[in-house]
Amino acid sequence: MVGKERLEKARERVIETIAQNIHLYGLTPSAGRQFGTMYFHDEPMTLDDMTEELGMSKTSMSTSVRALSNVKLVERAWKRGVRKDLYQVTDDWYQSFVDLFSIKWRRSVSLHTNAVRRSLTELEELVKEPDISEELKIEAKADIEKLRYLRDYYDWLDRLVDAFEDQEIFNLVPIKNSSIDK
Amino acid sequence: MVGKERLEKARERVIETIAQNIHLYGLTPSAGRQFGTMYFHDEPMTLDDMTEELGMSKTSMSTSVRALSNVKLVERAWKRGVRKDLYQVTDDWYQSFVDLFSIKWRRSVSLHTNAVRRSLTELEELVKEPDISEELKIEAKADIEKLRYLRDYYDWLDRLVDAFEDQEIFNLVPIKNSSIDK
DNA sequence: TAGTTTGTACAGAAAAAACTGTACAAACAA
DNA sequence: TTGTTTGTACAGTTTTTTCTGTACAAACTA
Repeated sequence: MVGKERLEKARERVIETIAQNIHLYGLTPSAGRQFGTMYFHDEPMTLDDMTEELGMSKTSMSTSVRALSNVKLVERAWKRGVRKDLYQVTDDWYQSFVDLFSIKWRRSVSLHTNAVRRSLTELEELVKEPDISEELKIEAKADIEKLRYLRDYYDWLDRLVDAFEDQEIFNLVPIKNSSIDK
Repeated sequence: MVGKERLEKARERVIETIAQNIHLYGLTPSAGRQFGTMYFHDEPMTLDDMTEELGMSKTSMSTSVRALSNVKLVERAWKRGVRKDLYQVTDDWYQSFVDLFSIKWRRSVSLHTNAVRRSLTELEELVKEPDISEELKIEAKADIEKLRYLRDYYDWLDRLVDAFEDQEIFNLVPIKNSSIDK
């Protein structure tokens, strides 16, 4: 096998692994392949570059590059004299992980917290009323307990996201750089 | 609105929010609804209970309860005299989060690490060979740099999963219990 | 033993998601 | 101004996923 092919194969293996795992980021394998391709491409790429490289429609490239941008895996680049939009992979993967974590979970926490708060208020009202059956009251109280547990849980999750965003997580789990040894 | 309905509505709101967010766990909204329903159901449920409660086929209940078990959101229960399989929601949501995190990311890290290691070895072989073009050598060296970066990154991710599994994350972000105050 | 009950494999139907080609607006060039 | 180029909205097609009903094996009952 010639050298160029071996290089290509080494790249493809990693790109395909990214494609098969990017569902953890809520993205499709196609978007993952696009991301992987961009990672090994030294220069920022245009939508047309991607169309050519991946053999897919420009429309697809446009939509998935936006999906990648939304989770901050890809960013706009600029190069003088180039009129087309340019995109490149965000260079700090640790930060990308934190951003992803934050984007995904913060939203979820917010939605849950709202729902739980509203339901909790309603049930706390309910049990106060004098003319409800004893049976219902017991059930409502059990639910209130559960909702308080959820409230605490989502509060924890929120603080967890804080810890990621504030870079505190890197104190607990430091980044090591293996190339320092060389 | 009568009391029972108000209770029901308060539950439904939370269940639906869970359903809409459970994609973060790689599960479908249906599975999320099932999970939510089980959470507010005080007794462990059988597949037939779920079929009735959710108005879906027993086959669906069977497959999604397995999906929920796989990520440890649901576990088998036992009650004397009941022949049907019983399931209930795992009661420690913090642990569930940790388990999910671990299951999902550990697998991803392992796959990536393997791919990166193999490709790295191949490229390190490649650049050693004397009869390859200078151009190719430069490209391969650039890729090697990138792969080393990935190796470090996945090593960090692996240690991050360790920190979750070893409960160290709870030192950084402690669980608070709001009901203690009352 | 034979007769139920229970859970799931499997094939097909229904629903959802991904992808493409066309069309067009916005930005730029001349 | 008119003529290009570029990115994306949108409708329709293809592919994938989810859901259902049937069939059947394993476990239990009598």
